[in-house]
Amino acid sequence: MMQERYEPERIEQTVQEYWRETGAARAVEEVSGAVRRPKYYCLSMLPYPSGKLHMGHVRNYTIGDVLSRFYRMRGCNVLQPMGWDAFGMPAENAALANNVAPGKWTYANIDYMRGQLQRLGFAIDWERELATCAPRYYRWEQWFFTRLFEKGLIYKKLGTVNWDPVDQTVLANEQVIDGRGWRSGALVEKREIAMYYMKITAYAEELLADLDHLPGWPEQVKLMQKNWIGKSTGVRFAFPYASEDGGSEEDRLWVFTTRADTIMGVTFCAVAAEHPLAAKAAARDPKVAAFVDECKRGGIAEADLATMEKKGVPTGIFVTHPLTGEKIPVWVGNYVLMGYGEGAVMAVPGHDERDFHFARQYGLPIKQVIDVGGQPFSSDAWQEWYADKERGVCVNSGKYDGMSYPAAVKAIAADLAAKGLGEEKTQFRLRDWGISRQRYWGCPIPVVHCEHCGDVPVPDEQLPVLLPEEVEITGAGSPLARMPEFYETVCPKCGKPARRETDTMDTFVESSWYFLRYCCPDNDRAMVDERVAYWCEGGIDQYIGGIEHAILHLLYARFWTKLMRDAGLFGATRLDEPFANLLTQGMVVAPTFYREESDGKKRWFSPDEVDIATDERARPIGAKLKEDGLPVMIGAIEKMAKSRNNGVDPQSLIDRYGADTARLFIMFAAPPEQSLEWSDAGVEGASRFLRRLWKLVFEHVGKGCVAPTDGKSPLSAPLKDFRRQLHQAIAKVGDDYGRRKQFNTAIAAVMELLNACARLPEEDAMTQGLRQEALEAATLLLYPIVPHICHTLYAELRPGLDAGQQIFPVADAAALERDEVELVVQINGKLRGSLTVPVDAGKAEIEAAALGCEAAQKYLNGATPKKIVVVPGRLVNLVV
RNA sequence: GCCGAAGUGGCGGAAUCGGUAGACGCAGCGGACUCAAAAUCCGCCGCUGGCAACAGCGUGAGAGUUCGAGUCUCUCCUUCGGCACCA
Repeated sequence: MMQERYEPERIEQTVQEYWRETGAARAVEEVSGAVRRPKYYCLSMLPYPSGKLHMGHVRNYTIGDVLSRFYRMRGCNVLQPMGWDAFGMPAENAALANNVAPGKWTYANIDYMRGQLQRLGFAIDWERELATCAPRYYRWEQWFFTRLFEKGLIYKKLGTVNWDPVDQTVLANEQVIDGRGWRSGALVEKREIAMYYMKITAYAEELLADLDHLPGWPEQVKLMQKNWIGKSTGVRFAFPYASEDGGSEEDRLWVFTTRADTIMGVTFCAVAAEHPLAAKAAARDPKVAAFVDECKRGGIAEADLATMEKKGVPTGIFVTHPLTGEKIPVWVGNYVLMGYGEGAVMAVPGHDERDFHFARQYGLPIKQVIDVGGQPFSSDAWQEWYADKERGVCVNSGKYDGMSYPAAVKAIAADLAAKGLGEEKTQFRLRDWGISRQRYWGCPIPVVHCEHCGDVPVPDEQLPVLLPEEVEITGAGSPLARMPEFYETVCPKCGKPARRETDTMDTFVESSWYFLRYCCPDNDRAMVDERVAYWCEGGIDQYIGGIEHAILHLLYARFWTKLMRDAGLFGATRLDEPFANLLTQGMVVAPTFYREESDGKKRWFSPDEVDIATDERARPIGAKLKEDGLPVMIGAIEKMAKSRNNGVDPQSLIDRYGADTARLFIMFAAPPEQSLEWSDAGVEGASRFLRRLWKLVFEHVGKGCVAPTDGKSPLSAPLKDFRRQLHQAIAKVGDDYGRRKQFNTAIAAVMELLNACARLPEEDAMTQGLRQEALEAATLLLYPIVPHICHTLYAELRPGLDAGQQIFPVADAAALERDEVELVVQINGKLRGSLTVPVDAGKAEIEAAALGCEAAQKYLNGATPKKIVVVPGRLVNLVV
């Protein structure tokens, strides 16, 4: 006997137990046998175990679960794994704040969050779970590091970091607030230290080219990656200058430019503060030294550097223009980046906006060498056309006068090459990936520094280099560097005492290959095995994660996959790209509320501490704090974050309404790529819909068992209409899940269907059968989104059957057929009426019907239309 | 600053290939049921004018292409994401 009330807690527990007992989510490779289903590897970005799930996680993993369950019903062998991106800074921060070991804190968070994921009913194969902080995982990362190190794909060089002079520690960009260390408040400085780099630039060309082979990726993401890699062709050339000791012109200042056609307009050069020429000038000019010092102040974040006021000082050094022989002054500029190109640039104030403003600020000459149609050039104000390389033609450029951009670049590059002072070159914006971190809670870099043998990679048999889990975190410097028991070792080569590397790896390294390890998490003899070939053949079928990862994580993961391919780790399988299809989900946002405190700081209130007042039409007009009844300011709608106190804990939602309501709300509120605004009322609506669905099935089942309609017996006109609507919904939902990945419209289609189902007038046997067909279909259509309730309801409709084992409904083509169609009638593009014509009516027939219809009579006043536009199945437009 | 998106009723959103703007849901209003409330059910619900029939306007702003533009093109505004040590 079916329960009348929908009790989510009870049924969700029962259904989850059933799934556990039957191993419903286990994924097993189907390598042999007569029936081999297509595999479907559905991957969600693994969470950082920060404490508890947030709404963004719930959204991410619900999307993954919907697709997993849908493709399962479409006959696929589905793998949906889960793991933990367990290394990272927050664990060290928690250690500082609460005096708990980062490892202990992390494992406790994992246990809690795993329980939350299970409560949400995700069909995850937990036997494949992995945590990146486990030696079983990171040993293979260390192993691969040593291989890349030996190949020269990992190398050591100086890199710039944020340095907190008080805490004597390196800071992440996030820990630098308004140029000061977050804990000490000290002004942050740049500091150069030795770091390990991965040669991602060696793969720049392939990373760029392969974007064209990713049709399943959003164009937007591919474009961002393309721009990030930033391939440009230009000319690398040198300005010769007299070396300190001789006076013979043997030293050269190398620069790169994409605008070699403007080379005759160079009036100065600028070098980065870290450039050797700057150091040379600083040694003898205190003004330059002071400026170089000033450039050291502040952090390394590019956004800050790019918005900084452009400043510079002359070095007193002059170089020689390679073509004109003119003396060109060299400046130090705070806007020149040492890490990009040559760390030096030629400056053409006449035709580069940044150089223009710099030249005006410091009274440097501005020279016109490009002309567009004889427009007046003035050094007083910048105009867009000065930098126009499409229409620009060389002037005041001697032999290059009259040449267009490509011709001038070719000619100038040839002249420079003839003098041995330059050549055409492809340049990438992409820089090599610095992976050293001066932090404790990360994967140790497997290198030993020996006085005699240099940097020696740790041999295989000594791996993993275990990260000690009992440490003291002080917030100053790296804990490992204070632990002799960790760093004191012997050289693997010569056996003499040596020092172990105490830096750990960037956590992006762990997340660059975890998706391959899910295929074989239990293999302790190899990084990956042949099971990767099974699950990753043709790429991972679907990857789902936040849009904020569109560049870095996805680029690193693509790079790492290519590295593993080139190391021969995939055997005969060719895996060039890890992710065949990518879905980038939007963020979960909520309104913010605050008050300005007396010290000018904002105090943020959580949405549930606030009452919102509305006018008579429900428009919000103000907000008051519940506690004191006094007004609070309504802030922007922002990403849920602790700093804004606007987060809504998914756990309270699950506790109150159950997993299905949480899943339904989050999938219904917005399409996956868009940001999703939190709404308590929307949750209430989702819950109401599930109660309605339950009631509909309860009332239907209560009338006794019936067989569903077969589509063969004739139906009355209204029933035929309803059956058409049913099969239209079936077609739409399948298309929405599979092709469009628009779950909100799929849900809306089922809602419409159930509204119509509840309104079916008659209660005869024919209606009963049709309702049986509709309810069976509806529960299967909704099963991927709200599996617990649909599992339960389907078992009532078809006793003994498991909804999750059913084939996803397929629309009956015969039910979709119709014999009449309604067309819209427009006069001059304005909607004026409608008419009904046979579905197979020809153009002439439609035109005649349109001219004769009521709307035409009324608006044409007997006039003859100039033109009639007929769009079959849509509309007729009469133009007068 | 650079790169990438987004902007549609009171709100979340729909309109899939240039063809009926506002599906579906929320909120609101009116009614039924109830001693009452909750829940549930029925109806209304873009803006302006009008008793109404109806008319005009309407997809961030401005221009353009088209028989026809939320959708395409250009310019601008606002908001959001990323910027290499947050993950």
